[in-house]
Formats: sequence, C-alpha cells, structure tokens
Amino acid sequence: MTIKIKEVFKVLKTCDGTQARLGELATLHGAVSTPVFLPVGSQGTVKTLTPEELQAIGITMILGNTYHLYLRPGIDIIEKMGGLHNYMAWSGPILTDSGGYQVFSLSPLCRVNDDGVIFRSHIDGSEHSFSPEAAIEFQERLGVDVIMVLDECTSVGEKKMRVREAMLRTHRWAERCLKKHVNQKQPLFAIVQGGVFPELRRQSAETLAAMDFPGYAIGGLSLGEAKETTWQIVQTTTEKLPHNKPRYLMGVGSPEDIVEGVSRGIDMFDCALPTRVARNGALFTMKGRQNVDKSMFKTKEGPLDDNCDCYTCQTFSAAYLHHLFKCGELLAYRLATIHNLRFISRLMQGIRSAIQSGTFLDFQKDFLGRYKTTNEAARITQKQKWLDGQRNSSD
RNA sequence: GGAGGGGUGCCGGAGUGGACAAUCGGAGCAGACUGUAAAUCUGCCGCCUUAAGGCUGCGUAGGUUCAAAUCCUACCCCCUCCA
Repeated sequence: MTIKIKEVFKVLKTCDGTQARLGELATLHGAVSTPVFLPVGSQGTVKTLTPEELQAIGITMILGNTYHLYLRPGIDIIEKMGGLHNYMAWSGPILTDSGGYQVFSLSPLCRVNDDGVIFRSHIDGSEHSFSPEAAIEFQERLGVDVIMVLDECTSVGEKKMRVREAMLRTHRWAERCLKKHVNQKQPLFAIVQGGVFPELRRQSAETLAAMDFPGYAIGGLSLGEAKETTWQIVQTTTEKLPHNKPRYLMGVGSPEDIVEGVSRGIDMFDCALPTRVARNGALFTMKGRQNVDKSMFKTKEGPLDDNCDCYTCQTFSAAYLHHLFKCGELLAYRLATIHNLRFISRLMQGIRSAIQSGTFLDFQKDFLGRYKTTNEAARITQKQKWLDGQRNSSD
C-alpha cells in the first residue's frame, strides 16, 4: 500500500454550530476514523492490556514514546526485531512522541539548547542527548505510522519571553526535522507551542502551517492552566491551522476534555489519564468519574456502570472491583483499564456518529450536562502539591 | 509458689516528669491524577466544633508534683523462666 504523506487525511463531514469534523487518517497499518483517541503505551505496551484486548475494546491507534524506547530496550533492538509493531505484536497504527515532552516533564534532569536536549536517564542516571535529527531518525527506525517533531514545551507559570524562546526553538527544530525526515511513508506532524499566549499561538500555528506538514499537533496544554484558558488557546490555534490537515491535541484528555476538544475542531487525542486513573481506581461513568475503592461500592451488586458493554461491567460487580482494589490485586488494574478505555472508545464512536448524523451539538450538550467533572480548585491545588513533591524528591 | 518482663489510640508499635491528643507503620475515610520516572500522590483519622477553642485520654484505683503515659502504692490481666 502506498500513501502520499501530504494527503494523509480527509475531512469527511463538518458540523453546523461547532468546529467538529469527521475524518479519516490513512496510515500504513490501516485507516483510522477520526476523531480518535490514542491510549498511551510509552514502553511499547498500553499498561496491563494485550493487543487483542485493545482491539476488542475498539482501540484503533496507540501512542509509543521515543524517549522510553530509546533508553530501554534501545532503538537497535526494536529495529532488529522488525520494528515496534512486530516487537509489541500490535498490528494497528502507532504514533510516537518525539521525546519533547520528557524534556519538560523531567526538567530537573534535562537541559535544552539549540542543538537539542541533554537529559539524564531516569533508569540509571546516564547522560544522553536528542537532537531534532536524532528524534526523527529514531522514530523512522521504530517504523511507526506517524512521527512527531522534537519540540520544547513550557510550563504554565513561565514568562512570555521564555515561552517565545521555546516556541521559536520549536520552529527551528521543526524545520530541521522536516529536512531530516526521509521516510516518506511516515507522516511527520509539527507541534504548535506558545503557552497560554494567544498571539504566540497564532504566530506558531502560522509559521508551522507555512512549512506544510501533513499534520499539526497542539502541545503544551492541560498542564495545570485553567480550562477556560486551554479552550481559548485551542480555539485560537485551530483557527490558524489548515482545514484539510489533521489536528492533534497532545496530552488530552479526560472524557469531558475530549468532547470540548472535538467541538473546537480537534481530530486526534492521546492521554495517559484514562489508563493511569484506572490503575488508581477511578472509573468513568456517564455521570462522571467514580473512585471504586470508595466504601459506597463495598456492597454494590451489579456493574459499576449499568450502560457499559465492556468485559469488566458485563462480568463483575462493582463490589468485586472494590474488593480487588482494596486488596491491591493485579486483576483490578486490568479490569479498570479495560473499562476506561472502552468508555473512551464508545465516547469516540458516539462523537463520530453524532457528527455523521449532524447531531453533535446535542450530543455535546447532553454529555457535558450529565458528566460531573472534578473540582477545578482541588485539581489545581493537588497538582501543585504533586509538583512540589517531585521537586523535593529530585533534590 | 519464686524470679523477671509487659499492659499506649481500630491494630502493630514509639515515648519513660513539662515542647503529648501522644513519633512512625498498617487499616479506615476522602480527594487528586491530562504528549506515563505514577499498581502513584495528598489530606483526615479520640470526642464536640466550619474554625478558634473546649472536653476526655496511655490496664484499674489512689498518691507525689506547679505539671504525670512517664515517679510512688495497691489491685487486675498477659508473657517468659525456675520449682
């Protein structure tokens, strides 16, 4: 099968009243209907699940991580094993992140300059560096379907000057990545940066759009800024992105954020949240998230979510799930992950068919009306505490 | 019968005159988690109270002291060793 990487995406239908679009992304491992959600499988595995299970859940595309795979087992080994698909026995499309996010999330261990990123391995402390060119080479050798440019992400409180600097560097790196990228079967997506500053975001989107990438990602959001800001920035950015190219909102999201994102014209999402949160006992339901380890589930007969068709809900009671979590039984993590990914998968399906039938606006209102979101204030406070904890432990 | 050790909050277990409502674990309760260094982290956890504050409290009952989980006396219970 041959694909032309400049025409990798088709918008099949748009929505009156919102920016939502139904589309199709062509890859070497099959076409993917969008809007789509990619579960995160950094280390060549979506934690706790097999490829068969992912498929049964309805997952069509996953995300892998260059940073992790480079450190372990190493790009050489995966290349020798026939590429990441073969290595992990996943036959669907894979997108890899370039490692740009790790620069940001592991910042005490990382330095950035124009040449690239210098970082310390979280595994053994050894020093490594990624240039934009190396990031491309590694991803090409992993043999995945969509690859990402190396970018520099900035945190929420960062001064505008610093954010601009990172954005401009991201642009220079994007150009170098484009130049380096020789495997014309793997579309390379650019990443828009610019923090929470609309004018920077506009500038970033315009600059990158002019470089004519086959797809565009929005990076550096959902990092602790107010939701209102997130959506304002997404809106600002998508307005400047080409209509006929896929838009990928990196690191988002939660069910409610996905719906919000779709309504602003986002086609692709990836996020660690559904799977991570599952492992910690928080399961999605149409009414919002529920921590199954709560005492109220101790004696609840019947499934956690009456409307769910996933293996977990079809087979086990909420009380049993509660018990597994209380005991720290390994099965708990798997069952919860199955449920959350199925929830997201059905959400995406629902979104797509609503766009198809021209009812997305109603779908969105209905979903957001029912889905109780987590407390924003608690979210921000705890995020700060978590970051403080990280800082102290790394000192 | 003799000798020794010990009884602390739901549990384990520190503390041996003031800084103790009592370190620390565990359990329990609640919350968070957004391009995964996350099967992680945070808070609460005697009673009343939103809080300030108040009340009760370290086997039981007395006592010494300005002050006792900590010292003294008696009693109750548990464990180990000897007979």
